[in-house]
Amino acid sequence: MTETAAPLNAPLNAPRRGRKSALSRGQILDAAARMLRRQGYGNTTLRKIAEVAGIQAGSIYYHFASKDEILDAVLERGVRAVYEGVRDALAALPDNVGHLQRIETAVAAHLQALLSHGDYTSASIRTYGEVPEAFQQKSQPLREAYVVLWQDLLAAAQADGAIRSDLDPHILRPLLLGSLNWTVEWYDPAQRPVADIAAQAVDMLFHGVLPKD
Amino acid sequence: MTETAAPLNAPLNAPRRGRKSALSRGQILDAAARMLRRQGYGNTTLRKIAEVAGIQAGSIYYHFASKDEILDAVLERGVRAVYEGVRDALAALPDNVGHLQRIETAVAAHLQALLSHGDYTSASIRTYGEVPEAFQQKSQPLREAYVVLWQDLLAAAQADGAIRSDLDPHILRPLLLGSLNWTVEWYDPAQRPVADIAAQAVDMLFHGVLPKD
DNA sequence: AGATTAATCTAACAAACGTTCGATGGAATT
DNA sequence: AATTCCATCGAACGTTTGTTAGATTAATCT
Repeated sequence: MTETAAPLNAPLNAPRRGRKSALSRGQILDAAARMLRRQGYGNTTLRKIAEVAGIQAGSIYYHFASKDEILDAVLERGVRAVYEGVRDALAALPDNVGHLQRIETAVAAHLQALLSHGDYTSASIRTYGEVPEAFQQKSQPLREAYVVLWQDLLAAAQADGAIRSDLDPHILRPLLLGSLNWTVEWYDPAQRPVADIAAQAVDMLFHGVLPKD
Repeated sequence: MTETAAPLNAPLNAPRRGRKSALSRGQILDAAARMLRRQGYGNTTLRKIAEVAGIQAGSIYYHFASKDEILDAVLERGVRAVYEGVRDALAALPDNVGHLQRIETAVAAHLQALLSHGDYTSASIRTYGEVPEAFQQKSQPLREAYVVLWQDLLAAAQADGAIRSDLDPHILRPLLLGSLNWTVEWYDPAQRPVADIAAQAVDMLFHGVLPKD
């Protein structure tokens, strides 16, 4: 197969697209994220996405090559928002801050990203387990990096004696993150601010539910 | 419309069905639960269910009136298994047992039902949030009863001073149950027994992660 | 054994699915 | 003012979907 050679003087990586393209592309992604979050992977149809986005189903193919490309973009964007949110929150801390405050910051940032970052994060959390394997693999490097981030965070705290070292970190981490992730199933922003959930989660994580004796 | 009157001497509520019917019905439900757990609601098709169950798609309609009836049965059975598992475990305890041991028992029973009770519980946990509202309402009484069970458990413990009363139970409960529910996303029975997860979850819940001073 | 009922198969249906493509109007460029 | 390109529409395509119904086999009963 011979590929058609690009003109030598053509501008490289030129996004020769108008202003409206990015706008519609964003609306399509927003609609897909919303559908994906509420109805799951299999029930999110192109025609419903188009309807929510306010365009015709066929028009989507001007912006995306396939349905899978849309859902893939939504999923990756969701994972990235959580990962980068927590990473940046940690990076913004002063160098001399303790392990416990780093963990507290990470918990708060995770919840903040999850619950106040639109439908992308929720869609990603809720549907990752049910999409075809090819999808999962595409965003797996990001997910893996996020897992490592938490593993390092907890391992460093254990090594310094800031938290108990008799707890298996391979159980502790998913139990903690599971508790946070599940908030997408029940949290109602009209009831409480996200910070309240974060504060109590950290309190429980650190001190447990037994009364102080 | 005139309904065909049943013979007067016919046995009432007679399940005039052979032995094989219940067997196939069970296989269909098993297949549906497995599909539902792995691919979610929208991607679970009747033909795939039939294939897994080892029959033809059309034959399903001898046992069920519609696809929705199957999925509904799977979902309800999953919720019921968790609810009754925990309820019975608590009922089996001696009367004089303390609040903390009751909570410990409930956590262990919840995880046990979730992780070793086939695909029904996992399917129910994972897909409840993405099925149409009409579905959710059918199993809502059971879910509500389960929520009340935990609320009573925690409220009683707080009232007796067995656990801290400065924690909001409306945050504590979903955070705890979320931590447990999320295990369906990561738990691998080949790695550890369920009891290990339960033990560490209770340990964390009671004492927190800070070192004992 | 013959008759009756239980259970499954096969083949088809209409609707909805992801996707393609030529026509079409508006915006930007010349 | 004419032209070029961006963005969308509208209608169609081949599949797959849930569902139906008559034919067919397996099991049970008299």
